[in-house]
Amino acid sequence: MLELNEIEQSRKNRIAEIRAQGIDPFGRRFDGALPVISVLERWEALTGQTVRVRGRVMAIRGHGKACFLVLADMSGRIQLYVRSDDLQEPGYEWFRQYIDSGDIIGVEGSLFVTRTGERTIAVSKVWLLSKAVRTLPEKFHGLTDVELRYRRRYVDLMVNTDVRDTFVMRSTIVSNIRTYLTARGYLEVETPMLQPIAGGATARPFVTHHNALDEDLYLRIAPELYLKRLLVGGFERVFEINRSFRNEGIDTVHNPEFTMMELYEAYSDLDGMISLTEDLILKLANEVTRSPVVQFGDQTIHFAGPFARTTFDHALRQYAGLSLEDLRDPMVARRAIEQFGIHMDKSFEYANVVNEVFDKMVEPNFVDPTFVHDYPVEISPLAKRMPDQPHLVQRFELFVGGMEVANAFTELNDPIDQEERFAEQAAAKASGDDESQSMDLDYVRALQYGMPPAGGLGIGIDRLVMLLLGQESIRDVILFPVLKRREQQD
RNA sequence: GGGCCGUUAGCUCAGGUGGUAGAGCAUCUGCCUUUUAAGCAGAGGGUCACAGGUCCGAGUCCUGUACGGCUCACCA
Repeated sequence: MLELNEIEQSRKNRIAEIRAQGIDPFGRRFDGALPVISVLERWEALTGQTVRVRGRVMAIRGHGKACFLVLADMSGRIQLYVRSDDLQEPGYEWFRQYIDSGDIIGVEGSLFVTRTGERTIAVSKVWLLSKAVRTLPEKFHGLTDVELRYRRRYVDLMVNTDVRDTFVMRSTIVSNIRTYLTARGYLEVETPMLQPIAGGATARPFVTHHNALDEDLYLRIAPELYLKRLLVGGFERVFEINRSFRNEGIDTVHNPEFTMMELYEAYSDLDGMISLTEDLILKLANEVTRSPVVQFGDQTIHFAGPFARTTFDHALRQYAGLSLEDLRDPMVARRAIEQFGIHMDKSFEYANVVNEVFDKMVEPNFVDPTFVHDYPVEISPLAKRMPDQPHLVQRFELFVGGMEVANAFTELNDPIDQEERFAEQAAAKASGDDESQSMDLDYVRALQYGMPPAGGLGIGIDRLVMLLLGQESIRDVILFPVLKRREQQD
């Protein structure tokens, strides 16, 4: 049972009074209302007519036998003027007695402009649509406590319009990505979230148990291997925008569940993925958010084409002073790890060393969008080798604001090579590297049936939204970020 | 997991060196029929995150715990 304070208890009592009068304090449907924004936009045309709006009472300013309210709906806010002379139903006394800020009401009235020039609805009828027991946060400072904002996002959204704008914009971005891909012939599909083998990425999965099957299942860490099975099946362009789950740390760029867009295009390759990625992101920055220059903390990001390009080896030489070849020497590798202050608790495998050095020394340098391509095969078990340099693969990652936001490759469609790569991963896993990928024999079997040459791309939607909107924490672009449960649920 | 910081009324915040809790908004009462962070007068509202400890006395000092933020580590 939630505890109520004095104010909340008295409101609860008034709800009982309202009910005793035969009025439902939690209302019913309300028809004929216009969104606030369209009342404001069609002001001249609507002046002289009776209009209806509905929404939440955000403020009441009493003025003797009249009062001003601020009414908010999803589209905006408008001022209401309730005058005892003009209010037909209910009576003004009832209205003042039983309507509080925070309540959801419907009103009918006519438009006028106050002396101070504010467009206002003079209200003649009011319907109580839902009574609030709890009070709104302070009207000036709003809700600023970060923990409360995340735990009670519904309150955050009510009072912090910039927060709401962020999530509206996120929705717009996602919907534009969907439209963009659909228009280009990509089929949106849904693949398993519950997987017997969590593949397609290197990460620790969440484990769950299916009772009827009496089998453990994993929440997916990536949809990749299933989407590529669809290429085998004959779907030539597919994409999925959905959640993946990784059982790892939480910080400003990691939430345990996050949204990925992955797409696969048969008969394309890495170059196709580069132009697609660049075109898509530039369109979003220029046409959707309309902010190609974004302030991201103390970094200024310029979304302008063409994005910078460099190779993995070149970037490594530039920022770490070492080449991929240099790091093959265990002595050099150890010295580098020490010199760069990298804490290795994984094995000194080449793949791990390369990853660590790149993450620590190279990645943070890429503020403006930068494609890094030509990755070492050891850290890319699902990408196709470069024909002339078999120790490298046709893969890029896109870095923006020091974060990885996209990862793409020419897909490995050679089942023999794929099986060997899985075997190497499985060996690393057996020797203690619990983040290596698992052998997925059915995926190998799928490749044995023949998968067309293809390009594949994954974009971290949360991070992309962060960058496009200048939000520094992933929690500020996820409506309900994962938080630790509190003992008392208030 | 480590370090630093935070947690006081529904919300936003004050509370030097320890002396028993304050403001604004919100709420309630009265006044006020074009205000807008409306205004004026008054009132109520607190397990100072939780548990120990030191002390005659703890919101304040100490220890631990919980939750959160930043950061490092882990990790894409």
